[in-house]
This record gives sequence, C-alpha cells and structure tokens, in this order.
Amino acid sequence: MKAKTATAAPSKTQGRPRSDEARRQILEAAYTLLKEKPTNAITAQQIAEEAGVSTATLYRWWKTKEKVLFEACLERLKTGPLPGKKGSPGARLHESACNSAKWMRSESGRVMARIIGGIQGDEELRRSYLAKFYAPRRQSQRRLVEEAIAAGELKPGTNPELLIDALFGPLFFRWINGHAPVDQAFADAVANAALRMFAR
Amino acid sequence: MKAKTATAAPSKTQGRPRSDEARRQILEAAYTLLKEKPTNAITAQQIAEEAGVSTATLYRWWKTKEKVLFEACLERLKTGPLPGKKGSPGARLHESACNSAKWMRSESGRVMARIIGGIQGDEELRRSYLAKFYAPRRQSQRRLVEEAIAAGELKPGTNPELLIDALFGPLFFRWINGHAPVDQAFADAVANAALRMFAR
Amino acid sequence: MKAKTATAAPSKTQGRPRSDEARRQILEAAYTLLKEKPTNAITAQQIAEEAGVSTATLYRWWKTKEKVLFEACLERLKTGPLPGKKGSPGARLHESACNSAKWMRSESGRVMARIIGGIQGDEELRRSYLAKFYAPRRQSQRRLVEEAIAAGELKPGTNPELLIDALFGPLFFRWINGHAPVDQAFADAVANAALRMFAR
Amino acid sequence: MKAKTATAAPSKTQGRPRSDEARRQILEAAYTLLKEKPTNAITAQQIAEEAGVSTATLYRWWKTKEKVLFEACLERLKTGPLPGKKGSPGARLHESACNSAKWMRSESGRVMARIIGGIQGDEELRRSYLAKFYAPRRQSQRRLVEEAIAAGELKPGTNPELLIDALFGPLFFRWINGHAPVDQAFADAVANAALRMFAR
DNA sequence: AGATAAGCGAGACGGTACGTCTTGTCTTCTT
DNA sequence: AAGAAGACAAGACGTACCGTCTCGCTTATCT
Repeated sequence: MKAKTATAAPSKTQGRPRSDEARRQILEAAYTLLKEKPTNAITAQQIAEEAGVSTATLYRWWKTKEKVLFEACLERLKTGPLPGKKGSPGARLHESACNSAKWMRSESGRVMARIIGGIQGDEELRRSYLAKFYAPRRQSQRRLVEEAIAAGELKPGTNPELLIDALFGPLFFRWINGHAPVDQAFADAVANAALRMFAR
Repeated sequence: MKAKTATAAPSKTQGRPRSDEARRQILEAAYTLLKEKPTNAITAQQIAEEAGVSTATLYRWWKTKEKVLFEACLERLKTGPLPGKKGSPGARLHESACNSAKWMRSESGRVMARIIGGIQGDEELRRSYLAKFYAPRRQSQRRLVEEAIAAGELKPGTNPELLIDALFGPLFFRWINGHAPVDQAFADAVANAALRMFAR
Repeated sequence: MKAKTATAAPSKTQGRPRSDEARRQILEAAYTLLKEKPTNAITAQQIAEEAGVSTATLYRWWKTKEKVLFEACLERLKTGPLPGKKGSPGARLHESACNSAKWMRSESGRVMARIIGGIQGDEELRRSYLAKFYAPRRQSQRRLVEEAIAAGELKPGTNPELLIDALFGPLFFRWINGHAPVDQAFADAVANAALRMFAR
Repeated sequence: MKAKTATAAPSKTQGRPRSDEARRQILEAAYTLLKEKPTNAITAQQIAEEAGVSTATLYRWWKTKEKVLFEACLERLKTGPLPGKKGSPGARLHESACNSAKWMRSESGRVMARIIGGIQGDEELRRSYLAKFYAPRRQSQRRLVEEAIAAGELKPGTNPELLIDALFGPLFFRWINGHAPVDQAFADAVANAALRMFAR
C-alpha cells in the first residue's frame, strides 16, 4: 500500500505525489456507503462518484472493491470497542466485555459485521482482518488476563485463550448469528460467568 | 409466483407440473459451487449451466441467486451438527458441543460459514436462516438443558439461553472469526468450563 | 405455413429470435452519428444510447464499432451514386460520372468519405468495402463500357479498366483529397475528356 | 507552437532550453508507429514511450495526437513523390506521374494513405494537409504544365487544373480506393492518355 | 380426442457494473 | 523554464452477469 519509502528511500518521490485527499475521500465514501448497504450492494463506481474521484484512481491503489471497503473500516474503526480502563485487571476485563457489546450494537459494529461476513471465503482478506484489526485487540486482552493472573484475581493455571474466547465468544455469537440481542444484561452475565469460572 | 395450493384450490394444477428433477439439479449444482467458492463469486448462470437448466427456470422458482444458495444449504445441511445421543443430558450437551466443533471443521461447516457471511446485511435472509436452520437446533439444545436441570445435573436457576451461548459461542467465535482452530481439545475445554459453571 | 419436414433439421430457431428492431435501430443510429462526426469521434455507447439498445446487444452482433458503422453505411447507401439511364451507352457513362459527382457532394457522399478514410490500414474492412460496396458499381460501369465498345462509340481496343479509372479517378481525387470542389462543370469536363480520348 | 529557436538566439532564455532532441524523438517514434498500424490504433502513450519522453512533453508541443502523427509525416515526407527531372516539360510531367505511382507503393505512400484517411471529417487537419503537403506539390505541377504549354507541347487553351487531376486522379483513386494496384504500367498508360488528350 | 395451461431449454434483450485503457492536464522534483 | 515521472478526472472500452422475455416444444389435466 504505502509507507514503502521507509528505510533507505530507494528512489525518493518522482512524479506527482499521490493525492492524500483522494485517498481520504475514497475511504470516507466507502465507509458512508457501508453504513447504508451490505458490501455486495456497493459498487466501485458508487464509491468513486461519492468520493469525487475516477474509478481509475480507486483501482490504482486497491486491487479490489472489497479491499477498499476493508481498509475504510480499519481506518474508521481505529477505536473499535474500547478496552476497560478502571479498576483491577479483572474489573477491566469485565468492562471490556460490556464495551464490546455496546460497540457491537453501534453503527460501527453493524458495519464491521458486514465486513466479517464478506471475509468468509476470502482467505487473504481474513488474514488482513486478523492481522490488522483483531490481533492487536486480542493481544491487549491477553495482557489484561495475564495481569489479572499476576494480581491473583484469576487462577494461576488459567488458559488466557480459553478465557478470552469464553468471554467474547458468546457476544460475538449473538452479534453475528443474530438469534438474540447483545444487550448489556447479557454482556454482564457472560462476563460474570466467565470470570467467576476462572476466579481463584 | 402463484396462488399455489392455498385457499380454495380452484383446481389442483393445470398444465405441466414442475420438474422436480430440475429443482434437485439446481440445488445440487448450487451446493457443489458453494464448496468451491464464496457466494459472491457464484453466478446464476454458473448454477444453471452446472445444473443443465435455463436461468429462466432458476428464476421461476427463486427470486434471487442468494435464496437458491441458501436453500441448497438447508437441503444438504438437514443433518447439520449432530446433537449428543449417549449418556446423561449433561453428557449429551457436552457431546453436542464436540459434534458442533467437528461439523464446523467439515466441508459443510465451511460452506455454512459462507452462508452466514452472506447473511450479514440482508435481514430477510437472516430471518430465514434463523427460522429454518438455527431455531430448530437451538430448540433441541434448550430441551437438553431443561432435561439436565430436571435431572439435577445443572443448577435449578440456570438460564438456558446463557448456558447455550456460553457453550456454543466460543466455538462459533473461532469458526467465523478464524483466529484459532475449532479443534476437539478446545471444544472439550469449553464444554467442561461451561457445564461446570452451571453445575449443581 | 412451414411444413419444415420435421426430419433431421435440429437447428431451426432455438431461443428468442434476434430483434430485427434492435438491429435496425443500431444501424440507423450509427448512420445518424456518421452524419455528424467522423468515425473516430463516435463511440459504441453513443450508438447504443441513440438506438435505445444496450452495448451488449451491439457487441453481440458486431465485433467492432467500425463494422457497425460500415454496415450502417452499406445499408443506407444501397443506392449510392446512380448509374446513367438515358441515351447511348456513352451518354450513360457521361451521366454516371455526373451523378457520381453529385452524390459525392451529398450528405451520403460525405459520410462515405469518412468510411473510406477509416478503411485505410484495416485490410479486412477494405476487402469488405471493395466486395460489398465498390465491386458491384464497378461491374456495372464495366458493362456500360463494353456496351459502348460494342455500339461503336468507343475504340475497339479500349481498356475498360483504364477508362473507368480515367473517368472516376479525378472525381474521387477531388472528393477525398479535397483540393477543389467536385462540381458539375468539373465532372462534365472530365467525362468529356475521358470519353473523347477513347472515342472512335 | 512557440517562438522556437528562431534564427540565432541561443542566448539568455532563462531555464532549461527546449530539447530539440525530444521533438525529434517524438516525431520519429510517431512515424515508426505509423508504419506499423493505422492512426486510430496508435496512442499518445505509445508515442511517448517509444520516444522516451513523457506525455506531458508531447502535449506541450502538440494539441492532439493526430497533429503529432501528421507532423511526423510531413517531416519525413519532405521528399514525397519526386517531380520529373529530365527532358521536356511534357516528359517531366509523365515522369512525375510514374514517380507518384512508385511512391504510393512505397512505405511512405502507405503511411500517407493512413494520414489522408484520418483527415476525412477533420477540416482543420485537412486544411493543414492541403496547405503544407499538397499545395506545394500541386504548385510545382502547375508550373510544369504551364511550361509545357509555353513550350508548345500542350494545347494553348489547356486547363492546368483539369490536366493535373486527369493525370494524378486515377493514381490516387487506385491508391486510396484499393481496387487495383498502382503499378508502373498503369501509371504509364494514364500519363500517356492524359497528355495525349491535351497535346497540341 | 382436443383444448388449455403451465413448465421447459435456448438464447436475445435492456441494464448495470466490471476493471482497464486512453486522453489531456496537473503537480512535484530534477536539470 | 523545460523535462521526466507519474497521479489525476473523465469517460470509452468490451465483457460479464442480472433478471426478464420470447420462442418453439413438451407434458400434464380438463373438457
């Protein structure tokens, strides 16, 4: 994508530089459309038009429409669900689950559900999603669990992976499967149950 | 569409009857294609050609390509993940989770993941999925939980919904999110944890 | 009635028959545009839109835009420059030259000049032009020359090819090269000169 | 265009001087491409790439691609068909016709046919063609005719325009229309006929 | 038996989107 | 100031797919 210069600058920047304005407009337009309709109902020309850009420019920087939509999400979802901030590590884990539930119910959450749907069957996109979106969040959750273990809130032998999946899996399940709402009461109950299970 | 049987049925069915052969071929072709590629890479003409049928016939019976693919799945996935069969209700719940994990790793599971992905952003399709595929399975799981409660294996106040989501949510999470494999050890651990949590 | 014999004849006309309406509209639209601008300023989509047809339909029947324009001309220029009708064979040749000049100055003539221009460098198109447009006219001119020889108006050893090129070449020259108008006085003078040259 | 170098003003001229190298390369590249394909198959980027030049440079000096191709021809065709050199004015006219035929069969002739084709429907280009390419040659032919009249080889009342068109028209006709080759025998026969017609 | 009615495969249709290509302009850095 | 590189908007290219339609045929039931 970009960056590339980095290191030793193999060949400065010949020619007209990429319009960052255009890039921003495209991602913004993509996100706007994602709020309205699912990925397969969005066309490259719609994005281009909405962004005031030619389709050629769009395709110069992204191989496929899907990658545009994906990057648009990443850009906007920099925040994503907020990790817990207050209290002990255990309380912060609990808060994280509640924040995740809240985020899933938000517009961003709805948009992200569409992206996750579109990822099924495209391994490259899935790898991107895991690496760029999910992995960092998972990592911070893992740290929190380890802190909680260190603080004596969780059993010493606790498997962090298992705990995290037990904590967020049920929320994800309702979010994507849609059989029931991801409300606060549910998030609270799930977090209580999961944390109690591994509590000292 | 037409009146079909419905109300007063003025007279069975005049004219040539629908070719069940065609219907079967279409669904089979759709499923075959689903095994190879994600829904958005499958075209109505591919299905029709593979089935040796005209697109007109396809569209006579299904409004959209997506509904064909969806129905093709339902047809084939009559089985889906098998519920537990042996032992106490609790053991059967545990077995159900393991069977689900096994099914998620199977070809059927991979196909279904694509369908669930395609469902995001199409509420009608999601309703169909929930009503025709998910609800019956959920219902049988709920019954199992109630039996377990009645048998004294689970706490009297156990919330069946919470337990089921705690039991299958983490599996679903790994299946769709893809951050880790849905292997047997994981299924076993999750089932143990969830059931222990609500055990008497 | 069709009779059709029923025997082998597997071909017949399967499927929806080609819309002759569409074909006509496309050729008409192409011709309309040719009156306004040169071939390289006409786009396939313009033709399609003007014809109220999709570009797919256009490309289904013609490989390239140029072939559409060419066929549109042939269709319309069924008439082309009229051969002489009255008087002796020699007088008819003279009249033919004058009619050609008149036609070259007409709208049809201007359109045809564009087609002939577009033919340079595309041997396939040139062959089509020669075979379908030019050859029949040349043939009738040749006949006329032979009649004139038989009638004793022209020298017995007259080379028909040479005479025809001498008669129409100068008109064609001014028409395509454009250094002077192809007016009636010029056509008359050329015809007089050419015919006198080979006169008995 | 621009002031260009003008006579002897290599002096000050702030900034980098125009690369005459670039101009030459562009025209050469354009001509090279013209030998291979018709004008409408040649793109501005092809010319630029072949010339090792940016398209911006190309467009700085020429308004359109067509003008580049046109000028490339003019540059190379400085020679064009050679006028007759030896003998009486009449003999030189005859030789001119034969030289024209020879040139039409040459590579230059084939390239020029494409340019003339491209000129149909673009009046500005046609004017350029007439003024810069055709007019000088026509003028020298006219002079030759007048000399022949003065020398008594042609009838006193001979219309030079008519004679020139009668002499070169048939060659042009075969060249552009393509119904027969512009061979030497034909050129010879046409020249004989035309000159005899107006001979004293 | 004949009429009526729906289903069928083939394939053309108008429409829309695709992703690429071309045109001529513009921007930045280099010479 | 000119040039090279190359990004840009605009829009045409020719193809693919969508969902509909027309056609000639087949297969049933109803009269």
